[in-house]
Amino acid sequence: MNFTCIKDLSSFLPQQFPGAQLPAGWTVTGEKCPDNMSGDITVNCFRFAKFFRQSPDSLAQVVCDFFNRHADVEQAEQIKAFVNVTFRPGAVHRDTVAAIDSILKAEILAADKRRRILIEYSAPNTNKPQHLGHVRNNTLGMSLASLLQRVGHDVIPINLVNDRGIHICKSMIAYQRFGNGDTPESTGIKGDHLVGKFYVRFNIALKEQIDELKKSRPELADKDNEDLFLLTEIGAATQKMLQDWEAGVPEVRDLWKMMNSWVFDGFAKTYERMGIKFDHTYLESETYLLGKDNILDGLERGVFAKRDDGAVIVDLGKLGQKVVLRSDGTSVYITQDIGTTIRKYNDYHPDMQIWVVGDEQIHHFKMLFEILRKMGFAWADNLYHMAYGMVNLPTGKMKSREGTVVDADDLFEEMVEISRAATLERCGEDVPADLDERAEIIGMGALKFMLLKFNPKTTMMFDPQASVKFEGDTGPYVQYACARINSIAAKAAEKGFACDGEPDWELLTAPEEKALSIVASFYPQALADAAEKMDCSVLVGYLLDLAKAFNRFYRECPVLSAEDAALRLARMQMCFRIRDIIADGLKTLTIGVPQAM
RNA sequence: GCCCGGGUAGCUCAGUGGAUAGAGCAGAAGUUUCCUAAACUUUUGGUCGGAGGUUCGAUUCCUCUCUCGGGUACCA
Repeated sequence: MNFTCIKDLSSFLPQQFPGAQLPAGWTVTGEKCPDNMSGDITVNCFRFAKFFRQSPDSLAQVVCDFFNRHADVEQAEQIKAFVNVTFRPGAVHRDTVAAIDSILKAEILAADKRRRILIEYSAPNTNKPQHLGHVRNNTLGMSLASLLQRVGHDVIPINLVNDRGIHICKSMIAYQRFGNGDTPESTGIKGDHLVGKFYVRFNIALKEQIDELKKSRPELADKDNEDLFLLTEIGAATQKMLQDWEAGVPEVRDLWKMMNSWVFDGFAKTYERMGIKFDHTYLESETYLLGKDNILDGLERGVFAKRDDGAVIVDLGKLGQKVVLRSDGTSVYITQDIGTTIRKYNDYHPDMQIWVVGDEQIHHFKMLFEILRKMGFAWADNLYHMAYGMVNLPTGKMKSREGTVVDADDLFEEMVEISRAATLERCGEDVPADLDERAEIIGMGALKFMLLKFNPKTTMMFDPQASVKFEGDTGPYVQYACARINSIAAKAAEKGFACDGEPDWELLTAPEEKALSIVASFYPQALADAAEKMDCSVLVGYLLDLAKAFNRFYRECPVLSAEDAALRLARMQMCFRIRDIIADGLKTLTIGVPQAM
């Protein structure tokens, strides 16, 4: 928001009330005027009346009088503590679309607010392909990284792949027994999906053995299946394989390398399709031993204590007591998290570390951060868990074992296929040469947009039926605004209309034109709010508002058939600048814009 | 049990100590000889889970309560 008269008000008020106690850097902020009120923006005097030791209503009177004397203001109206301001259209355009750099190139964060931020997201396991839950994580992670970068931070996105452990051995055991030497090449199945098939196969075999076990030993009938894992032949074999892996037995390591390479090839395709690039990928097989030394060091320094049974523990007060090293001296999960966090700090020296991880691990991260604080790391105060909610289906939760997960690659394909069909339906005989590319941008954009529309922390419902409709509050709705503008530009070129040059903005007097510029003025604020809250849904909501304002403008204000050349040029320039904002916003969300739709 | 989140229109979700609580979808009625109808316009629909309290003012803050999720491992 860069309105001259708001700036003027911000300097006028302190002069008017010299005793004011203002927060550092204070300025008046105009708010969106409610639809049921007449006005372009609203100044809410409740927000700052106390700084000037005035009653909200009487301050509003002063503000209203100020506006009514200002050359940019057509009319200002006071209602209780609110002042609704109606601008002269020319003044609105002058301070917004005419000064587009002040919107697009605005310095969102002052230099001293910029940080070096390490952000870890995705963190998949290599025993199965990624599903919708991972897609939400990936989308939130890449978009947050992009948003933080956009507002001025130095962002380093990294991945940490869970490439070892008992779950990987499950797929490996099943492959040994049921694999028939299949490979991605021999079967034509994407590597991560092939390995995932054996993970499923393992669980079937395990279930069979547990059922037999319970039949032959009735005293075990009441036990949880998970407690019987090591009593089964296949479970014991899996455990043995994990030990062999740790001991470096060549055959096990070779099988592990081969199957993991299949999975990595598969993940690479999934990431490529989403447009994900990491600065670095940590592998758990290379970091899982980290942390032990740090714990032993902490034990010597008295940060941790040894319990009677030999386990190393830490008392975290309200968070409870936490074992950080088992009584047999081996690591628990948090041990390697401690080690890895220290490693990441030493590798990058970030001002802040962010983890994009589901909200079921909130407690885990609270403990991790508290332990690192207790260990004396000054940077431990700058660790942030971006916890997001689970994705549910209309039929309930997604469960790998029950086969109710929505597969990531299938979902991509479905979204893109629908986009392709819809595009073909619209283009008639004239099939575009870039059909595939368009379908990809629209389909993937629709998916990402839908996932980003929700506040990250909300447990969201994914409705497959609704997700394949591209009407209303969707990514394609926003992309469509750009496509319409592209179309106008193309037609203008065909007709030989001049598109360049600074127009006379005073000509844009329609309410829809002014409303569009007003919405445009809020873009820097939307970016700042989204980054501050680490919530891309703020930006999504803003882009929907902007696209909506554009569509109203489009309906009421013809560009190519405007009354005269001067008005046509002004409207054309208006379109281009709005397109620049939308494209910048979508790009910040890692969503592309198709040339046409 | 204890700890954290949710409960807002038929559905999915925004929202905020302040003006008559919003959007999309779904339902109803319209708009295309006119730059793409993936659009636009109008309209139906709400005791903001319930009860108290603080306040000039509470859906928003506090307490209690009902209800749904998640967590509470020498699992990851």
